[in-house]
Amino acid sequence: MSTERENEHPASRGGAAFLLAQLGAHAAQRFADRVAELELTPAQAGLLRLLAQAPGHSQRELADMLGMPPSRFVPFADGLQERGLIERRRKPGDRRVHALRLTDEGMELLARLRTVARAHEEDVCQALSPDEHQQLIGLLRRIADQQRLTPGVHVGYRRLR
Amino acid sequence: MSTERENEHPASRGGAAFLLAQLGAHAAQRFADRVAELELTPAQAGLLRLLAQAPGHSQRELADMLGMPPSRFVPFADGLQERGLIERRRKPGDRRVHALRLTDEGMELLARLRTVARAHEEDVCQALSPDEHQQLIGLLRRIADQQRLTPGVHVGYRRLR
DNA sequence: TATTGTTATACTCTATAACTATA
DNA sequence: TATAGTTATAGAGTATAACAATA
Repeated sequence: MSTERENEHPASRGGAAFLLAQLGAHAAQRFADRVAELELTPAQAGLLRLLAQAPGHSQRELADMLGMPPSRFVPFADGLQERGLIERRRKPGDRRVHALRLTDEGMELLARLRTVARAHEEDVCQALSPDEHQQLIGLLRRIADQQRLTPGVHVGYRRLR
Repeated sequence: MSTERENEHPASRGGAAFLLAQLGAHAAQRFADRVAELELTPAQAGLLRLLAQAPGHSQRELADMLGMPPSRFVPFADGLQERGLIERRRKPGDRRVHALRLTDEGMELLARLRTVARAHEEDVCQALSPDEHQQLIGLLRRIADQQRLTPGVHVGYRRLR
């Protein structure tokens, strides 16, 4: 074991915060590569997930959740609508709002997306045993809760490609 | 304990890969906020770190390490040079290359940067006990090694602000 | 001829703000 | 008057490729 080497520059690999940023960028890039095979960007995948979890929201609400301005949300949703994955419905009570929901085709793609996500998870965590994998998830969730991060949504969805 | 709630939507919080991406983006943003007080971007901080660790490299080599094209590296280094933090020296053997190194002022700023990084680490990991903190670092390093990530450098440095 | 550093330029991404329709 | 959705536009960020100096 090269313990001397490891202690040579204590900060050279960074602490947990640096490793999180480094691994986070790496995991996000690998995920982007994978969902590109479904002709989706990570942001589009995030919206599909969000619509499955919370259908019927207005575009403005969804834009807020994803951390993008409403003006950017419009062409973003356009792309998915043109592909028949989501649909806009006028809300009967207030005809200003367009409530968004998944189409059947969108739900089918979401199922394939979940398969991709499982493969991605296995790929990223292949260095760990099943026990360690669960241990890591536990630690990360504790941090995410304490840092008040919204479950299931992250800022990386702001970039569209 | 709301175990029912937790199992309601198994994928709603994401696995380790999602949490890594989410927390990574969060940690990177918090770090950006902190180093902004030193009037540095994360990419500039990364270059200072890199020059301390490996001085004397050519701009092209450094650009490769940071994952940016040489044409972008030029104005990037210009900013730090104008502030007197780094210096360009013609390499005697090959007058085409500009070897970069930290100035004394640059080394002083790097020291302050390390203080900021320590505070950042404590902030991000305050949910964990010291033992758990070390446990997390161990797990993350195992993943980083297996995924062949270069210690101390990450792709997020590509964006300059 | 090849390579380093640099500059020029075209292209993409992004946010702000103006506009419309409904309320 | 205020709000949802949309469109227009200007600004920043980015990469590709052309250029000058040195090898």
